[in-house]
Parts: sequence; structure tokens; C-alpha cells
Amino acid sequence: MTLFPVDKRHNRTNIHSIVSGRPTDTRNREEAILKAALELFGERGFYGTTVPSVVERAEIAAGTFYHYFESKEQLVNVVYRRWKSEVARLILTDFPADHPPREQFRVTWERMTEFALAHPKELAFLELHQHGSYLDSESQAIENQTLDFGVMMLQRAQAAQALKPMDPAVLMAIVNGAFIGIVRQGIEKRVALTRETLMAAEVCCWEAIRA
Amino acid sequence: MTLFPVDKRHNRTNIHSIVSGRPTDTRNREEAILKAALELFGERGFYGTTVPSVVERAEIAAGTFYHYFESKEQLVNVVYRRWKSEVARLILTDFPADHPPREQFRVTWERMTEFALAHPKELAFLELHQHGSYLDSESQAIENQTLDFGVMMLQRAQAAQALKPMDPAVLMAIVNGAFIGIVRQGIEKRVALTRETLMAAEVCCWEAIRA
Amino acid sequence: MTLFPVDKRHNRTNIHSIVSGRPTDTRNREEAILKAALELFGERGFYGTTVPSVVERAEIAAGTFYHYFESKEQLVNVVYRRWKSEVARLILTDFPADHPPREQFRVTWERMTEFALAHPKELAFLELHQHGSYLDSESQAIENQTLDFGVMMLQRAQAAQALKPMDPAVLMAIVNGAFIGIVRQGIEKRVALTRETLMAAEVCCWEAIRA
Amino acid sequence: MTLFPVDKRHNRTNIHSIVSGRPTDTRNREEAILKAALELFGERGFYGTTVPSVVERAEIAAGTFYHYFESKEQLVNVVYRRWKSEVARLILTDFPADHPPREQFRVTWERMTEFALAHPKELAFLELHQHGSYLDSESQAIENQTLDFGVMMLQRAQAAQALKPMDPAVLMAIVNGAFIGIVRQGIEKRVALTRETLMAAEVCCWEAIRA
DNA sequence: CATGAATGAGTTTTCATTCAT
DNA sequence: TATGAATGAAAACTCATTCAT
Repeated sequence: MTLFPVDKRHNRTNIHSIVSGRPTDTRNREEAILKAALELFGERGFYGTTVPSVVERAEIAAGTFYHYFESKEQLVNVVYRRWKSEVARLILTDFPADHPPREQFRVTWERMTEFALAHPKELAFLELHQHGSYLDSESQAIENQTLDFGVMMLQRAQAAQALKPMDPAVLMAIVNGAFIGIVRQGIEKRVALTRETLMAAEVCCWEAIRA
Repeated sequence: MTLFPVDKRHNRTNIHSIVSGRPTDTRNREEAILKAALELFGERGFYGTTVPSVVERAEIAAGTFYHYFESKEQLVNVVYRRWKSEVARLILTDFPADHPPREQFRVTWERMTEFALAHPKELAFLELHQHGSYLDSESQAIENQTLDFGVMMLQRAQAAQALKPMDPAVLMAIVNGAFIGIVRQGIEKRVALTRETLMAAEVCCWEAIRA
Repeated sequence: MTLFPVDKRHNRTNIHSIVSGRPTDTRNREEAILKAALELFGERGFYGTTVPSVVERAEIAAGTFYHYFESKEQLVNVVYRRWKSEVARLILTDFPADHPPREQFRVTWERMTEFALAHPKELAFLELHQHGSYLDSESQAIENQTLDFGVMMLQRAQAAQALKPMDPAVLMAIVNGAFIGIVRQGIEKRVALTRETLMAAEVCCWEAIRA
Repeated sequence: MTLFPVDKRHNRTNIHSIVSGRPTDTRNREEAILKAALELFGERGFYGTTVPSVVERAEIAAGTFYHYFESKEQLVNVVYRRWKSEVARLILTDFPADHPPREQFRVTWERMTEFALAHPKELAFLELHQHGSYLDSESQAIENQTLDFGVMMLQRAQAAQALKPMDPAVLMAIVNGAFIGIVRQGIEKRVALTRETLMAAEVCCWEAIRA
């Protein structure tokens, strides 16, 4: 399995759809389903989201759904992998591997901030479905790979004595948890979900884990 | 509404049941339902948990469920309130209001640690259901009261210049999020859910928010 | 089978109950059930009336119901027979068999009027349940006996050439139907359910059937 | 609201179905449900009729029922309106408004006779459900319009001194009640439900109400 | 490919009835 | 006798999925 496998069927680029844009356009329907699914799964979870509700929001017929996805289970996995990959790509592309830990942390946090501000719903979706029993092994694998990469980076920083000498998985949990905590409160409108808020929190979280 | 209202029907103590323990015992069945519900709601969420699955795990007949609870919705609210109240009671009882902020933080974190070690499933349940649309206003109110109390304490500490001068709701989100993050990874067996882990994290989180 | 059989269990007079009047009094509970049943069966029919609703209106415990009645089916039969017998008794007692047909008709109509004014709900109940499949043969028999008596009287009047020479069952249906029609409209408040209304209708109905 | 509104969804004609007749035919299934419902509601009332019994008699799957009707309640309203409208249409179409009262009465009675002979079950159904709490306001409205029209006609006839000077609602109740009474006894096989029987009764009923 | 009618298993809930206390 | 907890069968209704058109 490659590090960031691209789903054969669901991550392709459909040139036809980009050109035409007609309502009978295949890509549009598939995208409409994925968009509806993201929102509904994020709001009500896997079991609370019905195929009829997805189909209605996507404005397609019930049968059409099964031309694009085998089942509700496959759908949630496709959505999960799509956005989990997106986050992974964002963080890993041109990762400043040779910069000092403080700089690496800032860059990573900044990239997550970009994502959170652009796609708060997607982040909430990923959080909510993290350990669902309906996620297949491929989806689980992506999740683990991301975590493993994070832990590896933290271990390197620890080797350079930049971080507290604790279990790196705990440090990861603290930083991840804090970030998600802010985004959630942001979605709930209890804090302002802005770049300022998140970059102020960056300082906090660095101080939490620094040596 | 009082700060921590006790559900009239579902927090009483049934002396009869404590004494007898027979299979027809009322208290046992109600407790069996609550226990099964806690586990299943925690594992599969509200919509993923069926009444048949609850009654099966509680080893009662389908009809019996409705002697104790009006509906699946009421059940989740009763469970939620029971444990949310328990957490609130734990943190608020004899809160060291006149101690310095550092001490208050440690005590609060320690109390949460007690709870997390004794009741990790219950904590996961509370997290998962935080904002479910099936929670009634009373349940939501308990949640808000707990948050408000936390924010108030943080504001006082900020007034004493013990904490960073940021939105206290953000500080709250960081600390809460970090704590929950560790517990979750603990449940997933990716970190050791021990007193040592959590008390080490306490130091991290204090450094995250201290001035 | 006697003409107006008295239910062994449910038409007796309970001297004890008349004297005491305590809430533990057997008769009171039985009467409470019968009263509740009459109202509910009349309002919502047999299938629309639940034992829990009867039990609640009678202010007794669920189990108590089954001390007095074997089943919901038996209950409806007991109520039916009680009031059907009452109507029959009213009409047949001292029937002026040797008076002229016009007088017999007036007397019968007057007696029905008494009953309708005193017990409109009971009359509606009897109408509604006339042919329910839950009525046992004994209840059906009472209904038939009443009808047969009416037809016999009409035949005698026809023999005296006082009535139109039609199928007496049709004449019966006309008079009965008209009477019930007025009572129903009375219950619906679309006509005034008074002695005047009913006695005016008596003239109409006589003219309908007279030779 | 028009006088005899046609249900948008349930009175259309499906040309496709008339032509094909295949088992997947839409119209057939909907009609099968309506037919089964009419019979069962007529036999056992609203509460005594279960959706399973309807789908069994209609020979469709349980889920299919809900493609055609939102609920059992909607179903009974659709059936009620369909036949109540039919009766109203029959009586009102080309009503001989400028004929003398005696003629108007005969025509109306004759039309009702047509209906009763062709659709005795439908008449019984309408009678039984007249005042059910499950009938919606639209269904109630149709019923009231029919009654009001009848009362108005009777008032005009009274103005012409053709009828007894009584409350016209009482005259209406007498005639209606008598008609229904005969049909019911006809269904019970206690009288012959024929044109002769009903036209003989027409004379009776006219004499009941004439001045 | 797109549709939506059709399906039947499964969900929440109610109810008639029983029985231990 | 009176109670009400307990039961399991059955009701109303929903849903994921299929398939003929």
C-alpha cells in the first residue's frame, strides 16, 4: 500500500465534467453526493445519516446513488479518505524537514490553520468519524500513517532536546486535541475561528510541549 | 433551575433493590438499561444504538424498556445528565476558590484525572454526545454551566496575571481538548491511560496557558 | 336461553358496596371500569380503546382490571349486554299490548325518548357496537330478540291495517334509523336533543309508516 | 377551498396503467390499496384496521404502502374524500332546482338509491367514519358542505309550505337516518336491498316530512 | 446513465395480559 | 383483593438496496 493511495474510482479527474457542466454531467452528480454526504455525516454521524437524506440534498434519484457508490458504507469511506488525504498532502508537501523543530511546528500548525479556516466542516467530519467501525482498513491505514508521521517528527525533535522527554504519542494527543478543541468551539460559535485565534494558540501549544 | 438538578425519576435510591437483589428487582433492571445504554451510545452513537441492542445487553424484554424510559431520546438524556452532573459535582465540590491559580489548576486536573481513570467510557460518552440534537434543553444547560464555571475561573486567574491574556474560552478549549485528546488515545490504546501520563500532561497544559 | 338473561357475574347487586362506599369497595371499582369503558368504547370504538386507557380513567391498577374482567372482549360484551338489556326492559315492561297501534307506537317512542335523554352516550355506544365481530353470540342474541319483538309488533299493527303493507323489517329500519339519526345529530350538537324535538319527530315517523 | 376538491395526488388517471396491467403497474397498486382499505375500514373501523392487513389484502410489500400514502391516517382521509365527493357529485349534478319539492325529494332519493345499490360498502364506510377524530379538516368540510346543502334545500321547501314547519336539521336527520337504517339492515341481510324496497321507503320518508 | 417504484428486514413503540408480591 | 413490573407479539413506519424501464 502506498503512503497516500488515490482511490481508483473516486479521486480521478473527469475531463468531461470540467468541460461540459450540463446537469446530466456525471462528475456533477458524484460531487453533489459527496458534498451532501460530507455535510450530513458531519452533522448527524454515520448512522444518523440516511441514504434518502443524501439523495435529497444532492437532488438526484435514489437509484442514481448506487451508480456512483456501492453502499452507504463505501460512501463514508470515500469521503473520509478524500479529506484525510487532503490534510495529509497539505502537511507533508514540502515539509521543512531540515528546519529547526520550532519552525517545523509553526509551519505545520499554520498549514492546519489554513485547512481549518477553509474547511471547518471537513475537519469536524474527520474528527467525528475517526474510529467508526464502518471505516475499512484502508481508511484506518491513512489515519495511522498521518499519526505515525507526526509521532516520528516529534521523536526527532525530542532527540534534539527541543521537546519534553515524554511519550511522543501523548505530546501528539495534546497538540491535536487542543487544535480540534478550538475548531469545535469555533463551529459552536463560542470562540472566534480566525487566524489570530489559532496563531495565538500555536504559541500556547508550543509552550506545552517544548523542553 | 438549580445548578446541578437531580433527575426526579432517575437518581433516586431504591432501598428495596439494594436489600433484595432478586431478578424482579426494579433497580437492577433500570441500572442494567443505563449501563447498557452508556456502553452502546459510547460505542456507536445515538443513531447507531438501537433499543433492541440495549434491551438485549440489559437482558430484559423489549416492553420493559418502556416502563423505565419514555423513549430512546429520554434515555440518552438521562445518561448524559447523570454523568455530566457527576463530573460537575466532582470538580465543584470544595473547589479551592482561595488558592492560587496554579494550585486550582492542578486540583481540577487531578480531579478530572480521577474521573478519567475510573470512568473512561463515561468520558468518551459525554464527549461524543456533547452537541447532539437529541439532547434536551436541560442537558444542554448542564453542559453550558460547566463551561461557564471554567471560563469564570480562568478569567479570575487572568485578572491575577497568572495566565496569558487571551480569550479565556480559547484557553478553556485548549486545556479541555488536550485532556480529551489524551483520554481518547488512551481508549484507543495508543497511549497508556495512567495517572503518570495525565499528571505529566498537567504540566504541559499549565505551561500552555500560563502567562 | 331466556329472553333477557342476566349475566351471572355482572348484573348482580352488591349490597356490601351500597353500604360502604370505601375506595377498596369491589363494586365501586367494577363500576368505575364499566363507566370508563362505556365512555371510551363509545368515543373510539373497540379497537381504538386500550385497556391502559380504561384502567387510567377508572383510576385503578392494570392488574386489577383482570380481577373483574377476563379480557377486553368480555368487557365490551358486558357493557353491551347491560345497556341493551336496559333498553329492552324499558320498552317491554308493561308494554300496552292491547292498546291501538297508534298508542303503542307513541308509548314506545316516548320510552325510547326517556332513555335517549337520560343516556345519549349509552345509546351511541349500542349503535356503534351493533355488529362488532367481538360481540359474542349471547350479545348478538339480545340484539336479535329486540328486533324480533319490534317486527312482531309491527306485523300485528299491519294485520289491523294500521300500517303500510310493506316488509315490517323495512318499517322497523326506517323508524329505528330516524330515531338514531336524530340522537346522533343531537350528540353532534346539530339539533337540540330535547323532548320537544323527539316528540315532533314521533309524529313524522308515525306518518312515515301509517297506512 | 372549492366545493368538491379533487385530491391532487389521488384522483388522477394513470393512462400508462390502464394500458399495461403489468405487476409493476403503479395505478394498480394504488387502487389495490384503496380497495383493500375501503373494505377493511368498513368492516373493522379505523383502529381495527392494521396497515399489515391492508398490504396483505392489496398483495403488496409493507414498504410499498408508504410510497402511495404518508400514513394510515392519510389513507382513511383519501378514501373518505373520494367517496364522499362521489356522493356529493351524484346528488348535486343537475340538481332540479326549479322543480317542486316533491320532485326534488324523489330525484335525490333515487340518486341515493343508485349509489346505495351500486356501492353499499362504500356507504357503510362513509357512515362509520363520519366523525372520526382521524378525519382532517378537509374531510370534515366536505361532510359539512353536503349537510348544509341538504338543509338549504329543505328550508326552501319549507318556505313553499311543502314540509312540516320543524327544524330542517331534524327533518334531514330523519330522512338520512331512515335511508342509512335500511341500507344497514340490507347489508345485514335482514331486508332485501333492492330498488323496490328503497323506492317504497321513499314514499314513507316523504310522508314523514311533508306538511 | 438516470429514474423511482418496489421490497422486506429492521426500528421505535404500544398493548393485552400475566404473575410475584 | 390490589398492585404494577414484566413480557413478547404486533403495530406503524423507515431505510438500504434492487431492478425494470
